[in-house]
Amino acid sequence: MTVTLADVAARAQVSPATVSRVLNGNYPVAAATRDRVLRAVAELDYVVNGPASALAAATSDLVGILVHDVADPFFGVMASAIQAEIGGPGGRAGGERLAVVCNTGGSPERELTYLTLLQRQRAAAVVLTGAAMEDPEHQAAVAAKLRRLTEAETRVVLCGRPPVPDTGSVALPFGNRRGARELTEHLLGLGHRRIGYIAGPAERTTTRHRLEGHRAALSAAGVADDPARTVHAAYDRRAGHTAARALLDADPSLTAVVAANDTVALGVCAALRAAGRRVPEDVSVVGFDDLPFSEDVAPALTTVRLPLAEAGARAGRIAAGRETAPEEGVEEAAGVLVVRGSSGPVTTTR
Amino acid sequence: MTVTLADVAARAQVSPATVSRVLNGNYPVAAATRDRVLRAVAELDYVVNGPASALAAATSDLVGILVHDVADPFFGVMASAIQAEIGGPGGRAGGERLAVVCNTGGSPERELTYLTLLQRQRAAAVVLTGAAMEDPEHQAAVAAKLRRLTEAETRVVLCGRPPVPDTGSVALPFGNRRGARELTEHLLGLGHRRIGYIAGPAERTTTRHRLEGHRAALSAAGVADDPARTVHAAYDRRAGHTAARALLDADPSLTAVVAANDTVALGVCAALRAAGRRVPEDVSVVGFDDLPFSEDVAPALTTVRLPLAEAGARAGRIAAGRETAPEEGVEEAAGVLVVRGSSGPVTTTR
DNA sequence: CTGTTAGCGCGTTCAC
DNA sequence: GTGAACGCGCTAACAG
Repeated sequence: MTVTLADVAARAQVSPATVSRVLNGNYPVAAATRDRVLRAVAELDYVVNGPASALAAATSDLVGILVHDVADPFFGVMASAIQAEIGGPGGRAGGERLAVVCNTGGSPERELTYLTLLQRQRAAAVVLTGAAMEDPEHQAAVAAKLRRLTEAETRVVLCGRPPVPDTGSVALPFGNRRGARELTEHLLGLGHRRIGYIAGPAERTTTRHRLEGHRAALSAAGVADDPARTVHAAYDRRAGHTAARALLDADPSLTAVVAANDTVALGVCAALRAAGRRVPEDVSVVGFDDLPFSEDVAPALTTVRLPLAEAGARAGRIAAGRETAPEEGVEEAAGVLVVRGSSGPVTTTR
Repeated sequence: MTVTLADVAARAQVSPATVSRVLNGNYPVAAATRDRVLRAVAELDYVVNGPASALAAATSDLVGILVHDVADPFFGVMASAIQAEIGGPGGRAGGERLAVVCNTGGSPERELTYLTLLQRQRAAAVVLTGAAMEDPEHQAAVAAKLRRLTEAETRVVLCGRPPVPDTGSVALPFGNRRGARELTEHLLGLGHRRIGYIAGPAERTTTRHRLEGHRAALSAAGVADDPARTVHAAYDRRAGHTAARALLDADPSLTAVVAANDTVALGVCAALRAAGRRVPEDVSVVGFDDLPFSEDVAPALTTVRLPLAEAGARAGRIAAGRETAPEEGVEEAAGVLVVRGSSGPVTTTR
């Protein structure tokens, strides 16, 4: 049988309550007693029973971090930063917290399932990252879940995700609209007028916001926005490949392509090269996010750097209760345009 | 107050026991009663109390996946595959399992901490991914933990990680030695003799195995292994950058560089370009792992493809108890050499 | 500072 | 097929 707190108490010749107190460090205990208890714990190799402890205390040390895709560095970088701030001492009993990443795969159902699972575990906090799905029904369901969670004292933080009003959650969204606008303005400034746009998956807030920024830039510059120049694609290299091909087949005169993110941009570059077009001489390509590899590829990607790690760290601290939430519960994190080799002036040779 | 099973029972006019039976579906219940209970559950928006349930049943639906670095696609791809097989129906009560990724940051202490945390939660299974640390003391501590876990009925699977004998764990290691050997043989076949080697972090099994494979290839070909041509670096782009510079400063006549993995290889390529060397004309560069971006970068990386997703999926199924473990508890997954543009024949121009 | 006494919410015998 | 009763292992008052 596994050893219980009572076993430790017996061995240390104290009451179970005292053992609990030593372990949780919440009440004063005589140094000598403490030593005796700790020795017994070590000797018996005792490990607290989490469920029992959580049941009695009506709260657990579990913190969930929801991401759309763990395999995507965009989420990996955020998750890592969040987790780094949450893990470590500081749990309920001054002990360790269990910060844990849940991969929804971009599925609304799995997102809700994970939320329920975390609610079931009486999680201490939940951090949701990345775009929200735009399906109204799903949004309502998520909002209801979040409300229920905050009502049960679970802290809810939205990192890189738009606020969900009236849920008691804190939001640290990214400035996607503005970043996207600057990106397209950069291309316009280089003389580009026929610009293809590869948007992310439909029905995602991030996709819409970036697209809105792009269009705002075009219309401000008086450039017509040909709908045929916008296609949607998943956030992966293969989708970027396919989309770039489709875009160029439809309009071979494009001089620039804006990709949903850096991963897609990389696929676009590869597709372009395969089609015999040089980047940036023939076609400029820009991405979004500024992932680690974006600086090293050739040509290095022009993109918008999002403060993934910084926002993650802040979200982590708020979730851990170590930092106070912003006023109004919302604080936008801006992206900054990073110009590198993948974008260049339009070449006048036609 | 949050609604409990008793509340549901009251509303459905049945005993708590019946509600429990309906929820867990383990005992026969009259269809009419079941409906009544389910309706009450829906009406009250009842969510099971995980800790209470885990306490009573002495086991939970939690499955932990340990990775060194969530921000690294190497782990992301594996974690995603593992999680996909574990999540979904099939938990203790036919319900959902909570598959969860834990980021150790490559720290031995955090690895042990997470193991303890999962043990404390009475996790149903634990999957450890990636290299093991070679510090004997830490290895012993991990082995002890794993033994304790399996004794407590927690399934333990090692994915892309060497076996730990006598712990009741199942291992699906990667063929790092053989893959590394083939990679270096490929370079030797192209005429390279002065080959730099950027190994991964010291004290990691993967680092050692790949290095051994490299050296085996060199010695089989009768090529002296100059120790000055091997340096260690972390698994990130910046480290690759720095290491490449150091290597070339020490010996500018190198015609090829083997990198610890693709991420590092990318950093090496960037450093080479920055130093005015062309890849592969002046210097060939090869990586390891075949991450998603490796195919799209220019030049595309010659590397060893590891079956990250396949091994992860198998590990996930074993952890979920849906597939039987291999005989002997060990099953190696081989890597395959993928030759692309970043490696080429030695140019005789000196 | 420490022991005693009650539950926390649920799963599970055992009867009916 | 269903209910009653007990206990999982721990924390939280309450005494002392």
